[in-house]
Amino acid sequence: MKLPDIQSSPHLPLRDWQQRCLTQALQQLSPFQPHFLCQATPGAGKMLMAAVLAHQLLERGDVDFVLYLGPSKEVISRAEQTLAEVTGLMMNGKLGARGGCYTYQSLWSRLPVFQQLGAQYRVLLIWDESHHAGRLPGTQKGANVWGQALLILERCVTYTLALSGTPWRTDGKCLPLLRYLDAQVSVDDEEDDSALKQRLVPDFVYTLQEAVRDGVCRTPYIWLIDNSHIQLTMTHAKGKKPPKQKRFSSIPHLLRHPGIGYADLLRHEAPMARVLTQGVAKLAALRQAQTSAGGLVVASDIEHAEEIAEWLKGQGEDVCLVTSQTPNAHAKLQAFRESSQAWVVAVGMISEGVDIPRLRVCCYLSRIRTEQYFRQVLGRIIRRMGLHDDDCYLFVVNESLLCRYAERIADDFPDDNAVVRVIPLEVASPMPGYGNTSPVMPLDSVTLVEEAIPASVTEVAGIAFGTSTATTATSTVSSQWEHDVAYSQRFSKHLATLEL
DNA sequence: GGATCATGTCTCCCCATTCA
DNA sequence: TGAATGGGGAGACATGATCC
Repeated sequence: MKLPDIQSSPHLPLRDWQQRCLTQALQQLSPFQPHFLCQATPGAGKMLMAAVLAHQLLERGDVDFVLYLGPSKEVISRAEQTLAEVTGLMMNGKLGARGGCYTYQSLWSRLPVFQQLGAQYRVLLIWDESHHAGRLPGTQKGANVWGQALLILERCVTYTLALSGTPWRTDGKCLPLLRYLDAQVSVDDEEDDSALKQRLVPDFVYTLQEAVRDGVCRTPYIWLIDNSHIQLTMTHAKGKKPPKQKRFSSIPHLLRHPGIGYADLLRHEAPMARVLTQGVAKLAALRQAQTSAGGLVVASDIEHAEEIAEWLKGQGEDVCLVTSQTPNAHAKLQAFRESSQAWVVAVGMISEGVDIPRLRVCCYLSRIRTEQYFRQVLGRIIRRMGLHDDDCYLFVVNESLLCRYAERIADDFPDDNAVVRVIPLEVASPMPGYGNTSPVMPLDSVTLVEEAIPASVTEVAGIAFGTSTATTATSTVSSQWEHDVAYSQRFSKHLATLEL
């Protein structure tokens, strides 16, 4: 069978890291070393590097076909586009194509076809967001369904290229096909998960620190929204005992209360509004210089996303809501990508792999508190477009785990940026990141629940915790949001407390 | 010594997403 | 539209530390 000819590749201005990774992969991939892992920070441009590698391997005659696997339809659609543009070949899996792009979900059902393809031709397998496949540490056994399929597929493809910015799994499992080495565990590491005693050996690593230094990614500013005067009023649902009041000096302190969960807090109007207000203000400032700058809100679930979209619309914002239940969600997302619409609200459809470089502000209101997810979401806003968009902003409720993740991100950066600066209220000069004309953080205090008092009371171990939508008087949570904590790698490795 | 709080583990449930 | 899948969180339970 005569395969379609490889077209000459257009001139591609590869970034330095992409060129280095490409060179290394081309030198390294061989029958003796058929697997290559590129661990590059989200937003660095892994897919373009992979597409050029695929093109070079096709041109050299080392492979005949390219298979791409990704986590969602949105991601594989972009991958197919990139592969086709770079190779000049159809990559849609149809008649005459030299490759195809598929979701991990569809891998199992298509496995026999892929095995047959691999038996007849030399295939390059690109598996993106590799952390979706897992296996037990120290063995290729105990794999999840996608991991099992990959292990079967591995036997009939020529080369594999794994791409991930976060090549680890929250459940402690390892990634199939890749190399792990037993690692010496220090005393400090003992608290880490035991699976980390085996350390992944990537073939090429490109960190967020390097990406920011090289101007590939924007400098991330992470703002942790907190409150130093939280008052919780607990009332027995049957009213047998008088209400009890407790005060909390911070959100982490509040969240230690057994009746208050992080997810509850996210749904409370005041913290939600506080986070969104910060995001709206920041985006408005950015859009003065870059009219196409966009904002992303990651919600906890679809209902939450709808509430957020309504809230933003109520503030006069132009909002695009995209969830798995939205008709033509992918078309809407594509339209958002190409428009200059201000906000997109989503749950999981824009959490990883999705490339919308004009996004520069994100409000993280997801219930998920894993480092992997946190970093993936940050990756949605750090992709640079040009010379004048060198910063991006993530607004988060000051929850202990999320705070720790923010600190770890800052730890990726050089020490000379680690200067603690406490900025008092009286400071008149603009805060870093707010530009030369924007004011300091808004000083208005926000009341969590002022007069609206809960009708529907959630009883938790005899304690009633009100919700913001309630209307009768049984319990209240009141507070004044007068204490914000700012966090930025540029001026602090630690929390800079702003006493407002 | 009892009450309370913190922590870790396990199981079950819910949710988002995709596919047939 | 229901099933499959991955994933996270809440709750139950056990254990140990701390407080009064």
